[in-house]
Parts: sequence; structure tokens; C-alpha cells
Amino acid sequence: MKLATWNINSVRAREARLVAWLAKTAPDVVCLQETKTEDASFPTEALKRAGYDVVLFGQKSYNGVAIASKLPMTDISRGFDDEPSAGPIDDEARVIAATIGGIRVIDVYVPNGQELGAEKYVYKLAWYQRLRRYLDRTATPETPLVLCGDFNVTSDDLDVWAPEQWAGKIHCSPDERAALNDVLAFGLVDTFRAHNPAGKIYSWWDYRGVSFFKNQGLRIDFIYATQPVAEKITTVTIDRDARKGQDASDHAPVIATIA
DNA sequence: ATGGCGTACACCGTACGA
Repeated sequence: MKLATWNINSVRAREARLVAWLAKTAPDVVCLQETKTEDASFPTEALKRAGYDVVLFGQKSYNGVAIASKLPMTDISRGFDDEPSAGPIDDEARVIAATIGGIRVIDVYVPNGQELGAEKYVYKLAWYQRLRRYLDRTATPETPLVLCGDFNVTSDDLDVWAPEQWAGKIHCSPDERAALNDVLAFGLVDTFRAHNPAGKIYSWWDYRGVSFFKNQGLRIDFIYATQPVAEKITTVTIDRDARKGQDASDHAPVIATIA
């Protein structure tokens, strides 16, 4: 199975590029984030023509996650689905899950956090704790499971183009990295790092200036897997070409091949 | 310290992203 994750930064603005990318790359499964549309306006028919079924959890303007798959999807779950809402901000569309080919696939768009100490930052750290509890409730380390998406944090300085410049800043702070590690302690492997240990390969580049051209990026998009899946993964790559051109998302897709 | 770039929504600017 070829499984990808991609922060598409508006699926409507990127529809043609997405369809072309699917035709060229032919993943069996792609997890999308920041679809930025309500489900009724999602390009469901275009993806169907491309050979993919979709499951959607969108909202107006912001956030939104979706899974497109050539294989049947069952046991669809949206949100954390059994914790009471902690307020309006908690209803954001950031998690969708489905079982595909015997693997529980969880697609997440972790809150950005804006800046250290902001209300959204507090929400981000709490969201990571909810994610850990969600895993504990719904799976075990022995469950064949993939947790992928835009995590809005770098795991360490190998994920950062200029560690001294980013030190302690949003996406690189010790508290955010600790929050991520608490989730990974569930029993998850960073599959990209396992296959690319040297690091310094990124999944996001700022739209502004020469960031992409000079490879000034961050790796904040991940494919994590429990051991039963991780041991079957043969390659994990970041499709840097998908970031090229005028109409690109600011994120590149991460692609894993599972034997 | 700011802006730089891009998207959504609907203002012709503001919110947000990372």
C-alpha cells in the first residue's frame, strides 16, 4: 500500500493540482489537511473520477481533513468523538480516521498555536494531550495503525533549516516537542526519520521570499506508525516536486510504501 | 520589529497560517 499525507492548503484552490498529482503518484490512500471547505463543496466527484472514494470532515474557511482512498474505508470516525467539547474552538475539524486494508489510518491537522503563550498555543498543547488519550482509548501499540498529518511541530533540530534562528520559537519549542513525544510514547515510530536518519529534509517552506528556492524549510508533516506497520514500510519520501510552481501548497506530501 | 505570500470571506480589508 502506498499511503501519503498532504496539507493541501485549500482543496478547492488546489483541485487540478491534486488530481494531476494523484494520476502521477498513484497513492492508494492520501490523507489531506487544511481542505478549508464544507463537505458539500469538496471536489468529491473529481476525486471519484480519479478513482478515489473520500471521507470528509470539513468546515467553512479553516481546517478540514479528508481521506481519499482507492481501497474500501470502514469504521469512519470524525473528531475525538467521545470527549465533551471544551468550547467553540474545540469543534474544529482536525481529525478523521478510517480502517483501510487492515490498518487504522488516523489523519490529523494539529493546531498551529500561533505563538508561545497565546490562547491558541495553550489549546495546541491541550490538543496533543487529547490526541494521546484518543489513541489510548481506541487502539493499542499492537494495533496496525498509522497516525499521519500536519503536526505543526518539529521533532528536533534535524527538522529545522536554521535551528539557532528557530530555537524556542513556535514549532520548535521544548514544550511542543514534549507534547509530541508524549503522543509518540504510545508506541509510534517516525517512519520518515527511520528511513532518512540524516534529517535536514523538510515538508514545509514559507511562501514568502526565497524559502523554497533556498530549502529553508521545516519538517512538520509526519507519518507515524505502530510497530506492526512500521516493520512493513520499505520507503518513505517527501515529494518536493509537488511544492514547485506558482499554484503549489506550502507543504509537500509525505509518501510511505507499506509492503 | 516588520514584512515578505497565499487562501477564505466578503471587505475591497481582516483573520489566519507556520
